[in-house]
Amino acid sequence: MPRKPATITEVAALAGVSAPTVSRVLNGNTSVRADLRERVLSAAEGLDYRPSPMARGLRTGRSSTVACIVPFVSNPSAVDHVRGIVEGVRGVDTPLSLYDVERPGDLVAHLDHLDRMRPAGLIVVALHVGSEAVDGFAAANVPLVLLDTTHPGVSSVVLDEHGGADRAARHLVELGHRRVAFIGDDEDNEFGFTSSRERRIGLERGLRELGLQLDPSHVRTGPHSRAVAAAHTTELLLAENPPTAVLAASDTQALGAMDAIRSAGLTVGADVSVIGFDDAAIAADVGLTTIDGQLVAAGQKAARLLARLMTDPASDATTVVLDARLRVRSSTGPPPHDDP
Amino acid sequence: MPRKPATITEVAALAGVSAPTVSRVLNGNTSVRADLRERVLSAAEGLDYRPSPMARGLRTGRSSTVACIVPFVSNPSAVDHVRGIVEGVRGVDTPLSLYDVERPGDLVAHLDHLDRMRPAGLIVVALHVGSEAVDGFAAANVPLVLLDTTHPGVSSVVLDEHGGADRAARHLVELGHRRVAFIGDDEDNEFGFTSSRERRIGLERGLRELGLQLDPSHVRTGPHSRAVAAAHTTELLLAENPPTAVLAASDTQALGAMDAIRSAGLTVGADVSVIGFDDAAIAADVGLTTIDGQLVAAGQKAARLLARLMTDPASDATTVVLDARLRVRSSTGPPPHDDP
DNA sequence: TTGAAAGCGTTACCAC
DNA sequence: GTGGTAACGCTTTCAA
Repeated sequence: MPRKPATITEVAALAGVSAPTVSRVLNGNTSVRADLRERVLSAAEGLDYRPSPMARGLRTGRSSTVACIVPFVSNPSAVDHVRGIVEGVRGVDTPLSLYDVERPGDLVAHLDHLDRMRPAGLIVVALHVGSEAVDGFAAANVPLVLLDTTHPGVSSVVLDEHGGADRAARHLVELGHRRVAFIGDDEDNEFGFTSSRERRIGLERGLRELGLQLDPSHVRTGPHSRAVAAAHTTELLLAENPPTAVLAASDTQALGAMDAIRSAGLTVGADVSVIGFDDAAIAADVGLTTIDGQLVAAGQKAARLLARLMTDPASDATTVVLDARLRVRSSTGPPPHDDP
Repeated sequence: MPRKPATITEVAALAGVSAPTVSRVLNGNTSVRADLRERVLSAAEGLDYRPSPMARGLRTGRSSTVACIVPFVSNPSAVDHVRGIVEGVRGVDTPLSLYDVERPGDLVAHLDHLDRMRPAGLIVVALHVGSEAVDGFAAANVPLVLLDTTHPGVSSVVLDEHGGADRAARHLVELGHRRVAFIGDDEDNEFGFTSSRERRIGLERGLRELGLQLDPSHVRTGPHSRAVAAAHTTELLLAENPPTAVLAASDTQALGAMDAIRSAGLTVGADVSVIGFDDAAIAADVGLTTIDGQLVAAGQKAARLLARLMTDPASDATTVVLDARLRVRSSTGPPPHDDP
């Protein structure tokens, strides 16, 4: 026989006190006489009272959940980010709620919603957050942390993308590769994702420092998907001067590249080397050489930054840059016909 | 210069009408004179007005997001469930918010919170939801759909666990296996997860129908993790009468079993066969024979059931049982020493 | 068709 | 230390 949830007034009545007193007891701000406190507590207990988040939120102007906006939450990299965030946020007792973004419109919808909800804290992953939104959250004193994206004056955790891509370039060149291709995402996308571009630039710079250059015809970008990456790889393999190695902007795309190489009857790591990016869970299982995106650590770090901001709103914006290390596995090896 | 968000009163003032009129225009219930409607719309536009979800929620007693409670959201099976839910919920314009559960306390916290929030709809994945909670949501007219868990009178989407495990048994026995082990989760856990138990029972029944039986010493349960599953497998392999095949309660655990087999210097699929459960994304990539848990389809189906319940609250509770098909890959083969 | 008034459940601000 | 009272922003009566 489910009864209507009790209100603070009912608790007050049962305890023989006023509503504000109940509020004080439950929120523990000011001191209340011991016997009253006791009466309130048992009344609340007896009525199974739980405050209405909406009424409280309306009154205080803030809601008590931490929100996290994350694009394509089912993608391997997002999964690891979320894993880290979930772990890192465990310290604060506030519940976490996740908002997925699959279409550009989703972002603005969530931003609007959260702007009005004034969450206890907000983490935005990978998406470009405009100045109006940032200013709005700042004005509302909503602690904000960006993960894999940045904004002036806002705390963020990012990866050293250039360094990572540079290490990939160095690894391949040391193995003897001279023709390295890049497969990534469309560089101007509606979400404002920038990592693929940064990784390409990092590769380009890395190769240049080693006296090589990234042949423009060896750069393929498109929608982020394994199948698309496979198609691009197939094209590259059939072209005039096929690459002997591929750097993909993500492990997902690297898997596509591996699919294509095998379909072409070639051997990954022997005929064509592949390097991924992220070191998602699957990479180790399929022997994919990759750049460790420190996804879980980044998520944790972001959550901890947020926790600090929540505890001490005065603490100023911090940007953490995480190192991107190379994880060598079997998908890379010397190129064929390596005549010195 | 971020300004405080506009209230309905301010919009009303600017439009030269009363607040209720603004409300009527924006919610489109009743009819409003065309010129007033126009004035209201442009005032709202000009002030960048967006209603406060809290005030609205407090007044109407419902919030306008769909909620989903999912345990261990970073686990492969949860990821695929979420993928399906996200896809299936796209039809309703309501935003989705995800609540992760990592500790038993998280569930009750979220349930409490959502009970007071009265979301537009709620999906609970895999967790046991008590009668009080179910009754509470029913009393509050919150549409509820359960995924991979059930409750009398509540719509749910479940997998034919027994059928799936039976197919696994049949496949192994047909290959010639006689000693099949099972590696699963603790069967009484604080979350109320039941799938591992059902899968074990299904295996047991399947073997019995084929004239075999599941040796109790070949059943190992423990915390859900790859490493634990690996340790169990190692033990099984070193025991008196080692199994020639292992059914794992999940792909994650199957991967652990494969790790252990390789560590023992044996070959997966030749010396020892392994079948997983779920057909998570990774299974195909590592050649794991598994039972397709239809994770994405189940998520979609659950979301669509919820959408129906939201549109037509009168529609009655439905239980959808999904088929669990065998996906044969390279991790299963005939047992060694198969002397007929 | 429109507005005035009330109230959702809570907390902040005063008095006492 | 405690209790009125008001107010958060909105929608829902109810009259006009």
